[in-house]
Amino acid sequence: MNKKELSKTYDFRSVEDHLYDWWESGGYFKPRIDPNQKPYVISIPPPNVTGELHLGHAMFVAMEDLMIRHSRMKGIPTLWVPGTDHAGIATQLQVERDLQETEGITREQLGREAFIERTWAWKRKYGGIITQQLRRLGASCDWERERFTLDEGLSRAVREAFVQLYEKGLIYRGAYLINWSPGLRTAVSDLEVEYFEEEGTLYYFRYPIADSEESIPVATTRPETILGDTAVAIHPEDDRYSHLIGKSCLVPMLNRPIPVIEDSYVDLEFGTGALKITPGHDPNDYEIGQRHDLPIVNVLNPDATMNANAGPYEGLDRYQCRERLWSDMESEGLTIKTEPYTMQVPRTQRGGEIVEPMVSTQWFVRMEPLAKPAIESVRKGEIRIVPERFTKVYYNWLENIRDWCISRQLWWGHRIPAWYCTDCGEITVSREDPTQCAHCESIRIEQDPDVLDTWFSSGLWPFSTLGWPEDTEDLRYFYPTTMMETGYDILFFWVARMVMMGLEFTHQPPFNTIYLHGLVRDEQGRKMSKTIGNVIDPLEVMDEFGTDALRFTLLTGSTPGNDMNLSLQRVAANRNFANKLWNAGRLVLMALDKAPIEPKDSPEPTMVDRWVEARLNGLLRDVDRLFTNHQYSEAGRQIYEFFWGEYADWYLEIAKLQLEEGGDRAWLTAWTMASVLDTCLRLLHPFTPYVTEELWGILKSVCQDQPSRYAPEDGWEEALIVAQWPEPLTKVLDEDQIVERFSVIMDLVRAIRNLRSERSVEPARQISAIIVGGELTDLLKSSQKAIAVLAKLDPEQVHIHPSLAEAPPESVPLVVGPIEAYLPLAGLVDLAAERARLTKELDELNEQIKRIGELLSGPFSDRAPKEVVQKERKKLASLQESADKIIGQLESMGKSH
RNA sequence: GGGCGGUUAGCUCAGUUGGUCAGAGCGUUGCGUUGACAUCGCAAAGGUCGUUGGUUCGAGUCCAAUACCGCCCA
Repeated sequence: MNKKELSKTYDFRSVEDHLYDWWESGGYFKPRIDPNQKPYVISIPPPNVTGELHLGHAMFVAMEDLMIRHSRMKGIPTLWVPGTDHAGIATQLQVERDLQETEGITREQLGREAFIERTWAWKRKYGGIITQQLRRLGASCDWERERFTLDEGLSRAVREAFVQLYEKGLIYRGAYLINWSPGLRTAVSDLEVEYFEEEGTLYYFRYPIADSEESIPVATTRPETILGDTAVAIHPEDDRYSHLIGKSCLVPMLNRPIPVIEDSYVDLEFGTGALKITPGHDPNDYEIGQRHDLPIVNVLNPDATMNANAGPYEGLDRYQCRERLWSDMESEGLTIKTEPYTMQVPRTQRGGEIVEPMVSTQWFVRMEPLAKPAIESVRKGEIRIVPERFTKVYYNWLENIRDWCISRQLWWGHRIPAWYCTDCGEITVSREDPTQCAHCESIRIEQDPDVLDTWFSSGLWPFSTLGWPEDTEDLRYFYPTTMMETGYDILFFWVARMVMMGLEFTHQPPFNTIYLHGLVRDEQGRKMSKTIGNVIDPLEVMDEFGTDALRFTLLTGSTPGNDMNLSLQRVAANRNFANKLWNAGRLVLMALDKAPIEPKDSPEPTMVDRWVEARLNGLLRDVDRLFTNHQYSEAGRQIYEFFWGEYADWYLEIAKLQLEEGGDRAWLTAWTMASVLDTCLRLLHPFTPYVTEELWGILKSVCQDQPSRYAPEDGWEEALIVAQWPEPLTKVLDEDQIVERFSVIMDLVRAIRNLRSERSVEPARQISAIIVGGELTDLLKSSQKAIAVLAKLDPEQVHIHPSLAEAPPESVPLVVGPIEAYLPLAGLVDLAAERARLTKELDELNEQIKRIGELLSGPFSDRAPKEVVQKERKKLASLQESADKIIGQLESMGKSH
């Protein structure tokens, strides 16, 4: 692209797609394998294969792409492994819904094999959408290494993992209390259940004692579970009922006798102080049941209707049964009362229907032996969690971990590699599909119909994607990975499980660092939800403001581990930032065009040239430190501030003047403009990859036209995406002094602007000025033109003197640190007003002088570090100097009138 | 019940080894458009950093208590 074609505003629409294609086809996303260098590796948190892009994806892509691009630019072999997971329940539901809508049939009617084939077709059709959308965000993953959890390789990994765990006795099958989702007709894990506080009813009723007139009052929120009661428990210290221990109660309506037991779990304060025990349908009761060896009665069918154990209520829905049973009990005189009650209702994470605890035969992973090394690994520092506070959450969960129910009554997923023998009843678990029972060699074996929890395969992700269980080159070189970047909401679901699985199967932690980002919420801090209608679609945001604007907003608007409220105004502001970059770029290109192609001599940099370089070097040091500490957002903000607030607002403005001088001055100015721009584009590239790559490419081509123009030290790289990351130079001795001195000039300009604005001097009117520079006279003289133009002074009428015997008449005095300035504003000078202004300034100064004076005369001078004391002394001196000057000005005003 | 986070300008948020009366974006007010950018420039107003106590020469920053909001685990 030629600079002449540069549009006035940055048009991201014409840039993004072609740049992405260019990067991808150019192979820039692929790492080279260099055995002498340790690679930087991230495995992507796999999105659901048929999912749609939301801001959570945008967030992780922005973060990870930032890390990846940064590392790549540092010259490290960098790999970002992309992929998707099969999302068992979600995908199956989608296909089932489609089946219902298009053909009006259920999956059962279609049959398992056909249904799975259909789901694969669905995956082939829609599976590319999400990865296409990730590309849209600029994700520089190595797509040739893309993986899917149901791929052949990953399926083999799942199979291997299952078999290994089974052989070690870490996977077992048994009937335990699990969370049953009646609508989905599958078990779900504890993590997939959420508890909501909801209004319900507490039902009080009487448990009649067998062969007695007595009864025990009991309360429950779920009367239908009465039918599954196998005991009534009372507290050992409850003397109201202690005489009933060992007797029998009769289950209402069924008249099934159950024992009265004692257990200290019973809460004397709750309800009636006595507890009905339903081990088949309540986790606490289940434990009590285990303790007392109580039988378990399951009263529910998989669809949450009542089963034969419910006697006359068989076939009723659980809630119908509740009503019917209660009214029957009422007729029997067994009820006492009902009252409103706020209770914790368990609902499935997906769909939100009420989960029923139920005893069911499922497969489980024994977690404790896996959790121990996972805790150790973080404790020893092999894995670091950022922000650090999440280590506590991590420990707490792993230390209290419960076994993981991994079987799902679904069809879409990794089928459990276990076969049951009809003859001997034994289980055969094997890496290859068996043809006969491993125990009795019978051929009458049948595979378990269930599949595994999707998270089981996700837990293997960091190594399964690199080839495990095969000993591949990728696995050897790229594993363990470097960074696990994801949202804190899946710390347990995914991260902790990867650590456990990684340690178990590869004997290494799967990554060194866990970086957790927060959740993206709406502007008011609410969770985005379709019901509220506050969902922000990242695709729409990118359409309107560009990818870079969205990325920059996500990256600089959040801090690690904390949620962020996304504001579209902020995205718009960052779109403006991209435009600012673009236009600064345009100015630089024009400068290169205008300035001589090569210097005659070797020109010396000006004050402001040296200032911008000093500031840039300071920025490089800060950015370096911030990246090391994973403070990416702060780094981004600082680059933004420097670019807009210092480079564009000050340097470029003065550079325009230097360009006008022509000759070597113009050449060096254009060179410096280009050099700083080049560095800034490099720094910003991980944040805003598109606008920086586009602009950099143009800058490069223009500079390359004439090699004596600016060129980076090691020459122009092929593309910014693979260009060298700027490293800070060692601090030059007079860096601080340059910065300090230039800030005096900035302050002077600001003071004059301020005064003009206060006095309503029209911006176009160039006024004259007398400046008293003292020791800084030479400095001011060398920047005379810059000061004049920035403060809109008449360059011919700016007089700079080392000192002045008398204040000029009819002028407004200003004091800026060691400098005085007089602006002759004939007709605008109101002596009384000036005196008031100066007096006010003096009062302020005196107040500070007093404060610092007291500070310095106190223990501060002895106790504080000398640099800090020195700084305060210097400040005091400078304040005193200003105050003296104001006093002088006040005196001379008094004299002249 | 246990744990964690937040509370800083009208709004949304920064502010990491504690350094001396606090920053940004948006919004507000005033002024400004021929030469990079109105997706812009210049200037201004606006905050006792939730409250109370403590440590320290010095606290938005560390400690303790407390209030309110939110999250996680049970």
